[in-house]
Amino acid sequence: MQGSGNQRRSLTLEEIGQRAGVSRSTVSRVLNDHPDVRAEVRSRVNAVIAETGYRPNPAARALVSNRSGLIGLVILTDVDELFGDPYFPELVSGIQEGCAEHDLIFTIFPIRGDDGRSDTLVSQITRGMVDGVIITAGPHSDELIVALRDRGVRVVVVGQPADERGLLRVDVENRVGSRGAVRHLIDHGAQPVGFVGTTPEYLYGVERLAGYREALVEAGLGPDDRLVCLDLPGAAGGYRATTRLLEEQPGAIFVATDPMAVGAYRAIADAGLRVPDDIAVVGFDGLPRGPQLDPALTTVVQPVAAVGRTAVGLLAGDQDGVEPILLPTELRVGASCPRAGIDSHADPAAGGRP
Amino acid sequence: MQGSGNQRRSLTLEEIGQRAGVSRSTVSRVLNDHPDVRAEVRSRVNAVIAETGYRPNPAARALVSNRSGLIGLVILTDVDELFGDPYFPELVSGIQEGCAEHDLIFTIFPIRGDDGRSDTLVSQITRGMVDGVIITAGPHSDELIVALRDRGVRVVVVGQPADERGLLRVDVENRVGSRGAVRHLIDHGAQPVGFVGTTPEYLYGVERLAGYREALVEAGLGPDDRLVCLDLPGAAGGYRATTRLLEEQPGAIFVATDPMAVGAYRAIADAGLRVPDDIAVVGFDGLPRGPQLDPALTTVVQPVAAVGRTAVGLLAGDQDGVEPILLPTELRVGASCPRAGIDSHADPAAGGRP
DNA sequence: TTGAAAGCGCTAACAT
DNA sequence: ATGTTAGCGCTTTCAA
Repeated sequence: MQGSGNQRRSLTLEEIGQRAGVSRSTVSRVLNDHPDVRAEVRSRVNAVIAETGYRPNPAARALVSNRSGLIGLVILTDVDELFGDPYFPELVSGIQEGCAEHDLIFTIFPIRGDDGRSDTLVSQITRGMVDGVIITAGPHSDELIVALRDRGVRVVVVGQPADERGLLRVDVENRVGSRGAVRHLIDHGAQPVGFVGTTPEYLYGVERLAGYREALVEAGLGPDDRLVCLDLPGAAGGYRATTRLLEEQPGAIFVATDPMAVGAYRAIADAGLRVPDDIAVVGFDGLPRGPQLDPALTTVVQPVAAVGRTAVGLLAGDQDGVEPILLPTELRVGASCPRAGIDSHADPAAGGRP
Repeated sequence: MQGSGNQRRSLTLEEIGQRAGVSRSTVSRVLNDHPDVRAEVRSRVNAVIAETGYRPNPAARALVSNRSGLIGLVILTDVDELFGDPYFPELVSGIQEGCAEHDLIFTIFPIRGDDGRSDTLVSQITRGMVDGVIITAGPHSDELIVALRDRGVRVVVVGQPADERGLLRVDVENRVGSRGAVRHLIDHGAQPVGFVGTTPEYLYGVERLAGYREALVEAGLGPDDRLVCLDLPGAAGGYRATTRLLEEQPGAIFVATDPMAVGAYRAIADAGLRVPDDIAVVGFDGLPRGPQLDPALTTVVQPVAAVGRTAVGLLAGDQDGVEPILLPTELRVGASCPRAGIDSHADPAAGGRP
C-alpha cells in the first residue's frame, strides 16, 4: 500500500528528508541541482522523491524565490479575434517550444477587452505568480503594460512598439521585409507599384508602408501617395482599398497582409483583370493557416513561431539589453509575382490545370 | 512624489499596517472582508491601500490558504485543433464569464499532446497554484486527470465521462438532444432515417448515437445498423460516411456534428440529390462560429458557453455532489428539415434566389 | 474589536 | 558536504 498512491495531504521537504535520513536543506539542494551533494546521498534522496511522488509546493517556492516558473501570454484581443486570426496559433506554438526548452510552464491569460478588472487582476496575479509575460498588441494594453513593468514583471511586447518604456520587444523585420517584397515587384517590371495596407493604428502597417516607400526611393521611383490605399486589415478592407487603387491603374500591388490580398484578388477579378498577367501581387504574412490563394500568392513569410520562441528566451535569460530583436522575413515566390526573367510570363507550353 | 508611482519593492501588509496605524492582522481582515473591523478603521486602511496601490502577494496567500484564485483550462489537444475547432471559443467565453462572476482569474494551459512533461508539469503547477481545472477531452487526459485529482485539485471534465473517478462533470444533453432531433426527422415524414456520426472514441458520438436509437425505438422503428455510418468527425468524414449511407437510400439523415453535415451536404449534392426535398438533414452543434450551410441546417444547438460558466461555478462552489450536470440542448429549425406540416415542402411561389 | 504570535513549505545564508 | 537558522508575506488562532 505504499508508492505513488493518492495521498491527499501533500508531503513536505522535511518529511522527505526524514525518510531519506537527511535534513530538508539537503533535499532542497537535490531538488535544485545544487552541486554540493554527495552522489550517494543525492541518489538516495531522489529515490525517496520518486517513490513518494513528492512535488515541491510551487506557492512556497514562489514566495521565497520570487520565481514561479510560469510564463504568461496575455491576450487582450477578444475571443473571436484570438481564434480567428492565424497569427495566434503560430505564436502559441513558438512559445510552447520556448517554454519546453527553458523548462517553464506556459499559460495564456485571455483577458476580455471589456473586462474592467483586467489590469487589476493581471497586476495581481503577476506579482510573484508569473515570472514574465508576453503581451500582444491590443487597444488597452498600454496601461496594463506599464502597470506590470512597474511591478517588476519582465514584459516582452510582440507586434507593438517598445518605445522608451524600457520593455523587451521581439518582432519581425516588417520594414526590411516589405522593402524586399517591393523590390521584387519592381524587378518584375510592371509599373507603377501600388500599396494596399492598413490604417496606421497597426504598427506593422506603418512599418510595411515605410518599407514600400524605401524601396521606391531606392529604385529612383518617387513615392506617389495616390498609389497608397489604406483600409482595415482583412479581406473586406483589402477589397475596398484595392478597388480604389485600381483607378490609378497600377501594374503591381504590394498588399500588407495576406487576408487583405484575398480581397485584392477579388477586386482585381471584379475589375476584369488577371493575376499576375495584368497585375502582379505580393502579400505579407505567409502563415501556415493563412489564406490559400490561386494563383499562389508571392508573399513575405514572417517567422511568427520563432518570435514566440525568442520571446520566451528573452524572458528566461537575465540579459537586460533593451534592444528590440527583429527576426528576418523571407520572400516566398509564388505565381502571383514570379521571379523576374525566369518565369515572369506564364509558359504557354506548360498548359492549364493539371 | 508619492502615490501609485513605480515602486520596485512591493509593499507588505506590515507596512500598510504601519501607515494606517494598525497591525498587519487588521489589514488582513480588511482585505478579506472580515466583519470584525470597525468601520472607521476599515476605511482608514482602505484609504492607505488605495493610495499606495498595494496588492497582496498571491504566492504568500496561496501558501497559507491553499487557494490561489486561479482557474485553469487544460487543453490537451494540439494547437491546430484548438484554434480550428469552433467549440473552444465558446467554451472560453463561458469560462471567462464564470470567472468574472466568481472573481477568479482564468488561465489556459495549452499542453502539447506530445509533450512528455505535461503531467509532471501540470501536477506541479496545480499543487497550490491553481484552485481548480477544467479539462477538455483528449487522448492522454486520463493519467493527468487522475494525477490532479489525487493531489486534491478540483477537476471538472467537459466532453468526457466522469466514470467512477469521482470527478465533477459538466456537459450537454447529447443523448436527449439527438433523440429530439431524430424525433423531429421522423415527424418530418421521410423514411428511413439514417445516422452519420463519429467512431466511438468520442463520447459525444456514442451518446448521440444512443439518442438516435432511442428515438427510433420509441417510434416503433427498429434500429437498423446498415443505416448507421461512422467516420472521423469533420467534413471529410461526413462526406465518406454519407456516401456510404446513401446506398441505403435514406429519406432523412441525422448527422452527429455540423462539420460532418458539411460533408453530408456535399455527398448528397454529388449524388444528384437535394436537401431537403430528396433528403432531410439535421445536424448537431449549432455553434456561432460553426459552418454556415445553404439551405440553413436544422441543428441541435448545444450551449457550450453555458457549460464553461457552469464548470466554473462548480469549481468555485464547495458542493461535493458528484452528479454530472447535463445542460439541455435546443433544436434550431432551418430549411434542411423544416417543421413537419408547416413548411415541409418549399413553397414554389417563394421563388429562387433573391 | 484588535494585536501578538505561530506557522504555511520553501530557499539561502551561515555554521560546522 | 551537510545541518541549523532565519525569514519570504500572508492568514489565523489565541489573548487581551
